[in-house]
Amino acid sequence: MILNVKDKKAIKDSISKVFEICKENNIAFTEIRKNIYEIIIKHKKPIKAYEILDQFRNISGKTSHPPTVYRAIEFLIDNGFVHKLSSINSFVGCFHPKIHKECYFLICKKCNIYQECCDNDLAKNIFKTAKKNDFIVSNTTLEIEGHCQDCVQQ
Amino acid sequence: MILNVKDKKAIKDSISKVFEICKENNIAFTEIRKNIYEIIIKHKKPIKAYEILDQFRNISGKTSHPPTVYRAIEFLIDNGFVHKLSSINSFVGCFHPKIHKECYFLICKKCNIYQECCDNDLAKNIFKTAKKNDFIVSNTTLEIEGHCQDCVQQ
DNA sequence: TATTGTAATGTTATAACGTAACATAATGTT
DNA sequence: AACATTATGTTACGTTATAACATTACAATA
Repeated sequence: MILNVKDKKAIKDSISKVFEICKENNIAFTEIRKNIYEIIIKHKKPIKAYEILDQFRNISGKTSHPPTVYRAIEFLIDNGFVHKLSSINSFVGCFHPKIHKECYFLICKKCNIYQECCDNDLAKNIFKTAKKNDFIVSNTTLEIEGHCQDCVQQ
Repeated sequence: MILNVKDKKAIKDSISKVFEICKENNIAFTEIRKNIYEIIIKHKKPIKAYEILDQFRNISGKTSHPPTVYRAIEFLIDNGFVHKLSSINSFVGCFHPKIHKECYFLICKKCNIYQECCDNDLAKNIFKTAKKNDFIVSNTTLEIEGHCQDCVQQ
């Protein structure tokens, strides 16, 4: 199992990794995309599209509009650099871009901090069941909400 | 593993089961809630809130508003009669109300038909990993998008 | 049976999330 | 240079969901 907490090193590593991947594969990692990727990956918590927009406006000094952000997000998700957490309409940076697709998330309802996990058994399990139903998987959403270590409540 | 196809019998059984549960537990299964539950459970595919609203207006003859639908949905989800599929902003009836909480969904991107599955191994796996991270699970979202048997594409 | 508390519903308005469609600019290719 | 392609700007609107407050229904009990 791979599990990641969002420390400075992990963030720096993710950013370098993404640069590298884009260079190697001739992927256009434009200023906008780079800015938006960094906003997402540096945020300790899942971030919402309109929060990204606010931050991006501050950084760029421009009066940008929602499509700018949603386009960048689409690009980042398609390339495996960012994930969407559908259950909370938010976005998170990926800690191991291009390594895998099936990961899942522990999301704390109180402090909103999340963890990204990969578990081969779980992935296998999902594919096994899909196969049993003659179902071809294109993408999975696995989000676990609850309370983290620091926020456990009665 | 439990897997359900949405045939008439399964639908009828779910409705009776819900009636029974509400009676036994003194849960107020009002006209509105009953109507909205039936709209959801009878629909072959995941249904959206505003589609429910349209159908409800037709049935009731009233000019109802979104909160009516969202309140009923909230009630139905809280009681385990309905699930939300966050990845597609839609709702589905539960085929085994009160039996479990952890189920997952295979959703066909082409025909939109879905299957609700329960898998103990998978549930265990999820809880195991959560525990490993000192995480207390309150609810899980597991949605698998792809193509069903009848819609497999190149 | 009046009163009072609670749960459910009605209603208005708006917040939050996301995209279609078309114009313009930047970049790469021949 | 001419052209195609990709990326971005801009306007407008579609979709999803909720806050806030008013009203009604109903059950409990004085």
